[in-house]
Amino acid sequence: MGLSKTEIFTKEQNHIASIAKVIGHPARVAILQHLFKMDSCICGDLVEEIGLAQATISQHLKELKALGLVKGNVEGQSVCYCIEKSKWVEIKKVLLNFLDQDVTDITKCC
Amino acid sequence: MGLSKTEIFTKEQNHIASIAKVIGHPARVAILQHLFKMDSCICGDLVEEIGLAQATISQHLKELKALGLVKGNVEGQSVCYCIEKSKWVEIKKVLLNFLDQDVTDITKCC
DNA sequence: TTTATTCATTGCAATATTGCGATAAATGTG
DNA sequence: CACATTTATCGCAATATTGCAATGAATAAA
Repeated sequence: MGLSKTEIFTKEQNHIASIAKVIGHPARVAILQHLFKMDSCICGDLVEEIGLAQATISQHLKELKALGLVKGNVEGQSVCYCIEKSKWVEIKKVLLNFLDQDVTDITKCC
Repeated sequence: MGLSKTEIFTKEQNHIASIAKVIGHPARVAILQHLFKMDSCICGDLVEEIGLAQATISQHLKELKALGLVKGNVEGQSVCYCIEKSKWVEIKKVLLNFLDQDVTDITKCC
């Protein structure tokens, strides 16, 4: 149906998935990498750097902002974006916790 | 257009995104968690455990297999699935490397 | 005030994803 | 062999995502 049945999963499963989903697009990965590299930058820089239309970059920034990962401050006629560090630490913790699972008893594996 | 312009991104960016995308669905998170918990299990268990139709679970397993994260061995009339440990370590490394970025100069942030 | 610049939003088209019923394929059982 | 069980695949419908041109809103500059 194209509709995730979020209600049948745990809050944790949905949380992990929603974080991964946002990172699951190369444009958003590129935006995050650029913001880290620059420590901060304006939207126009991202449009030039990444090579997608301004409307498209704005859309991706909106999703990053929705997750709280990125914040934007109006600076004159441009907008300065940067990583919301506390949120980054938080989502890092969630993903690390998920990734740190281990196959304990390999003999039971086929 | 609904089509990711993968060609304008680096191989690394596409790689990170493709991994995150697969994890970006609660059903696949649930499948991975269950496989870790059980060390191995058969598909029928997953259908019962997760509560989606068999065809749907099979579809999600296919994506996990496409990434190489999960392998399945035929065992009689059922199939035994488990985590491909080496691949898990590999994707963990890729994601950790991405997640370990840090905002260095917070004063430049707005 | 008029004009230019920058970013957000809207509306659209194209494609992708999710989910499932039906069915096929493979194996085990009687 | 016929039949049951288990999983994969196909085909479909519904929804989501991606991308962009056009337009709007806000500010700066002339």
